[in-house]
Amino acid sequence: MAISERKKKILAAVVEEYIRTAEPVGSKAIAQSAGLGCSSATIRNELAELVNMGYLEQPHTSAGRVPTPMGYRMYVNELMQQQKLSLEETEEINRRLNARLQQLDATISDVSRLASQLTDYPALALTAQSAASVKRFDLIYVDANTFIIVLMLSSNTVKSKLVHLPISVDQDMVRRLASLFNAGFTGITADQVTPLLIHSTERAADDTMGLTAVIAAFVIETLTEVNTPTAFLSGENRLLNQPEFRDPEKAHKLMSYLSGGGYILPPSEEDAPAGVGEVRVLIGPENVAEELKDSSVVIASYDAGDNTRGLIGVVGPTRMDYSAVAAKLSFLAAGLSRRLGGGEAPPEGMHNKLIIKGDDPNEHRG
Amino acid sequence: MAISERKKKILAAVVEEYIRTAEPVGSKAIAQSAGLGCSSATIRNELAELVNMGYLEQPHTSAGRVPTPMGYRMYVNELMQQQKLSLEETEEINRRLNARLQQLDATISDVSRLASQLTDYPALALTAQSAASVKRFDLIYVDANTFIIVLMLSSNTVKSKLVHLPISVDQDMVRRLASLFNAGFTGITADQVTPLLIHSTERAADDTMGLTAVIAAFVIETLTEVNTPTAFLSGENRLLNQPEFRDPEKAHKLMSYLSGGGYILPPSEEDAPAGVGEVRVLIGPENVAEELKDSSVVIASYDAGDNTRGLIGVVGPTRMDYSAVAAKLSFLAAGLSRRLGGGEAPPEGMHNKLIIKGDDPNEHRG
DNA sequence: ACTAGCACTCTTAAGTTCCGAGTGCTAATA
DNA sequence: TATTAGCACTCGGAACTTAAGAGTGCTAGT
Repeated sequence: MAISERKKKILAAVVEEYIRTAEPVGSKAIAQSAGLGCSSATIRNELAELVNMGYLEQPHTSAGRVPTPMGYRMYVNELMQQQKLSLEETEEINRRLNARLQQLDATISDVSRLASQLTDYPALALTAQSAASVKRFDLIYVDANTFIIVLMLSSNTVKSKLVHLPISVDQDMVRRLASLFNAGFTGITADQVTPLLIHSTERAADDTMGLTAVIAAFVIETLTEVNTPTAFLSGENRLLNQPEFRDPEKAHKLMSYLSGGGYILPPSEEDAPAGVGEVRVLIGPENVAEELKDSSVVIASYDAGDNTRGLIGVVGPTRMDYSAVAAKLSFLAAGLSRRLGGGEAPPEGMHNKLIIKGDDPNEHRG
Repeated sequence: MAISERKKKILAAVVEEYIRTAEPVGSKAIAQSAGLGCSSATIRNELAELVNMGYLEQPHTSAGRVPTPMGYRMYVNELMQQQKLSLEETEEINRRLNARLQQLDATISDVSRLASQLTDYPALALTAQSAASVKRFDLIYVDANTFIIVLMLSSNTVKSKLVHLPISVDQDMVRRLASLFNAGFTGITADQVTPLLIHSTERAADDTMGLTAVIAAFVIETLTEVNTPTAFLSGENRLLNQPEFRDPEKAHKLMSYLSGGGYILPPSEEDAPAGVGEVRVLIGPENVAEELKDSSVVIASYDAGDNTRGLIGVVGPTRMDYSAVAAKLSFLAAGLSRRLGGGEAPPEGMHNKLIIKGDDPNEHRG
């Protein structure tokens, strides 16, 4: 059965009212709120049909209606008003994003905090899975027992480490090692740093003190760390604001899932939002993780430069303010991309068209 | 009135039983558990007196007894058994501490995670307030538009940054700037980097492109960041394991206090534990922050090198397993000190004497 | 000084009653 | 034919009642 215009309006009203109050919505309330001039009895008939069609359900026989995941999906895909941020909000976001950008990690953890504050839900920020390699080596001789390793990576970041040794090194050895590493260790991945490579470098440098091993270890460590995606979680406690997490058991389960590396946000790799500013919504059972089956997740992706994408996600009850959250995440992701990425993102302050991808509501039919 | 030996035993039994069960403790339970050969009636008399003395209280007339803050204080100061960690526990801690130590921040956030996991309470780790300065400057020329700033700090860490410019710099200028910065910018604090100093350096280097300003900005930023104490919070959700936080309101209040920078752990500056391995316990109302008035806090300090001290703290209900938490934090702080600090800490695996400082229990008399 | 016994208290769990929001249906209306 | 008014009915939750049991304080006996 096709869904009539009026049914759509009613469905939207139910979803929005339920999002606002967290209480089942009755026919009377809708008759008053939504500006369609008909009485509660008419609404009742329509509601009954919406229940039949699977968009709504009743907690018990004589209660109001509550949206099903399919109802939310319909709302998100077709009914939802695209929300614009206020000037204050956009300014706040830009200000916070500008604050510090020198280390990627600190920025990303700030972004998750920001996302959580903006939406009042717990938020997760993931760094991109990348394949950076070392672009350039430098060793700085400090004194007989000390030198500094400086790695410039292909992602255009720098990592450095101070090495303190119980033995003496001479300046010449340090210089020799630097050029050997520049020759042999640039442009390769962590697992290409084989014992064989280390050994041959060691011999070439005439290094009997194990310096080569120390440096190589740092290379492996750095590359591994930089290329491993990391998740930052913020505002888990905000979950407790939501009446659906009144039960400490439930709250605790979700919270510990999230903080225990529950960075399982991307549902299936290909499903993640592709373009910058694109937002993806996963409603209740659409999530793969068991722990998220009755929560919803909104994800935006950002351009982290170097052709890699990171993710920002927000977790909340299925009764989530999808419209507001989607708008905020999209804006945030765009702003972040502009600062980190290649600059193909739309200009500052601009509202890019919000693309929301989702499943076909009918697939929930069963 | 002096407290008799038997009363002490009974008090200890009440506290321990209450810590275990979170239920008011009855006379019968004590008669059985504690190995003192007397009947429940006798215990009842003793309990009544302990209530009079202020060590215990009854939630209502016909319920068991619960320790007051003063009771806990007495327990912590005099009654508590010093707990030793198992071999597995010490090994686990050492293993985790060894895992990565290259960046201080990552370590400290790991430590807070570790502390939380070990104790099953939320944990907070604070970096030390320090006064590090730049010890040595290096500028690495990469190409005409790019160079790397490398700062070696007095705290024996290295910070680096890649600078990309729209204009060309020549290798000679970079070399000149490096030596000028080494001469003028080492050993000073962030606020000694005055516009005057920058300006004179700029002229001396014959720098018309603003490179000096860029480098100076990085110096200020780095020094400020390194010297500002930061707090890392982990495991807030573990609060929900505790029956006293069954009420979401209460849990939420404390959690948002903690995550909102509630790094107000050190009660009054001088009160913080002084020596490494020393542990301080703050029970309920002994805390200054309103939000902590009915929670307890255990704090240990670690030696962060360079004559500075950081803190590790754990927050939980007043019914906290003080003995276990104190032992774990003390060990953790010692291990961390050994790795970061000057090495005056006791050797690996050793249980250093656990010094627990606290208020005089009598001051709660009122 | 300690203990056994007992009446008493008070909380919590379980059962009961009651109210009202919201429904579905039917009959009347435009 | 679509809408509306009216009405009996359902069912969950709040308020109240009751019953059980844990733990006490006190008294009298060892």
